[in-house]
Amino acid sequence: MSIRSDMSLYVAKLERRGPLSVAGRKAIMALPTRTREYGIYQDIVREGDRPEHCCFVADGLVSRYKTLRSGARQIVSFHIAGDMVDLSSALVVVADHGIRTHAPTTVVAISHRDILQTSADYPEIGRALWFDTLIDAAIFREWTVNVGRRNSRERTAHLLLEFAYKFRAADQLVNDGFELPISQSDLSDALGITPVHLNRTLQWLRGERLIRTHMRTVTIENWPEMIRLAGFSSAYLHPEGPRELKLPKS
Amino acid sequence: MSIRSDMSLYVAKLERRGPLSVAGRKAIMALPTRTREYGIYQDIVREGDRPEHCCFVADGLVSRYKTLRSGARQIVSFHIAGDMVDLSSALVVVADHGIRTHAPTTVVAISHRDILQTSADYPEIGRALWFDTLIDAAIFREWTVNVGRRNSRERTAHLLLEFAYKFRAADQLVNDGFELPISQSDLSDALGITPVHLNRTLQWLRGERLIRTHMRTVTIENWPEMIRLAGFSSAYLHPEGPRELKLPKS
DNA sequence: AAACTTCGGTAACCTGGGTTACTTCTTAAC
DNA sequence: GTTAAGAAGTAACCCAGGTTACCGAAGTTT
Repeated sequence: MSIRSDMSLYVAKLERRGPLSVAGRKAIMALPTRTREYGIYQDIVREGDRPEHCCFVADGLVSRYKTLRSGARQIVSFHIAGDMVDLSSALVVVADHGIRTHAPTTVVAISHRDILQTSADYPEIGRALWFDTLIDAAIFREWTVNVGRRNSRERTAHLLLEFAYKFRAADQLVNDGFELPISQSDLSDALGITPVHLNRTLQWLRGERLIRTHMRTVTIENWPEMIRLAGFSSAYLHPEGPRELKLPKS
Repeated sequence: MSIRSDMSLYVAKLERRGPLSVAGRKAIMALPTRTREYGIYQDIVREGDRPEHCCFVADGLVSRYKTLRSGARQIVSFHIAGDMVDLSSALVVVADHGIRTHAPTTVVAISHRDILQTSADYPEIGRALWFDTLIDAAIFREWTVNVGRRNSRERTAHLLLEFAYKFRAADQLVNDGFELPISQSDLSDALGITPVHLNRTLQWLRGERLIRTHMRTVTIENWPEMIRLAGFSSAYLHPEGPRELKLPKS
């Protein structure tokens, strides 16, 4: 575990969404951070924990999940490099879900105290973090629709497109393909279906020439048809960024 | 449409969660508001709208929903009297979901400008609103689990318990019963099942003496067994309120 | 290099919930 | 009190997806 500031990736993300004041940018860069490395399938937060830090994913892939009495698991979100995770814990004391890695992952931890203090001192940063929370919520809503009202083909296509759009926004899409280091079993936990049926569904998507998979790279072969099948609209990812952040001076 | 301030219900809710400064309370009460009355099944916000106001439900019941290409609808949340709805639109310009009433409803509209300005001027209010957003997100996560991993009986029991706990927190539970003015067809849109199957499921819950229904009043007859069946834990509703809001002066 | 483990893939069978097409009950409208 | 309209309730049939139990490939542990 090293101590250094590595928030430039986050500042870059914020600036893609809108202008940031010089003081605001400095304040983010000045946040004390601790960088941690995790292996695959390691818990960053466990249900019931009282975390003292938010975490920023600098590299790798993590999911948030809930476990049922029966042992069944539902993954409720995935986060790729550049995502701020667990802002929830800044104000909510007890974690109602776990967070774990699906690949070797680098996490930058920022203490809640500093997050809250900086948000209070720089309203534009408070709003930026609030916006992140709102996007999270919008994605949760879309996932509820996904598992509630779409069949397994539509549902799987929708999740793969969500990944494709997120990777594209992060400039990580090469030739319509992206690295997805997630086992079918884990993907099925996100889709609310069984691994067996996800396998059938992927076979079908491949057979229809909608996607290709090689090792753990997924390639979208037929965008229009995938989008049509999934009923996908990127609107819920709100790539346009927040409402103008500047307010008239009070 | 009348013009008056009616935020005392919201202030009361915030104060149930933790202390508010005198200035903060005054600032909320001073927010300019417009009160509107809606009938049943009226849209407050439509998908694609660019609302200029957040709305606070002073009385009645509303849902947020998304509609698929096929016409299928998924309700993603319900909000009862005392809930602040559509904080999302304070920063997210284009609504990615609709909001409509399920009963005659009184809504207090507050402009985004005022919400953002007051949040910037009073960090404690900014944090309170952010906390509301985080609770929303926690409920969305639980709903994803509900439709993703629970069968129709567990799922229905879970939603009814969520209502019971929300009504209890609002002191609206009488003899374990609460008014739920939602048709089976609408409930099924929230549960991701068909109205026919919801009807079967409700029959079963009644037959097992877990619930009673009369007119549109639902009564929980057997709390322990309902909680066991649903695998319900109220933790995700975070009744304990946010982390201590006061920060050391910077 | 044998033993294990994890993962993708398959086949046979089964069931929870969907579908369609009714009936009955309430309430409201006139 | 007749008609209409929405809501709850029902029955018969059907299928998407679950279940169980297996195989083979690739990696890794000793």
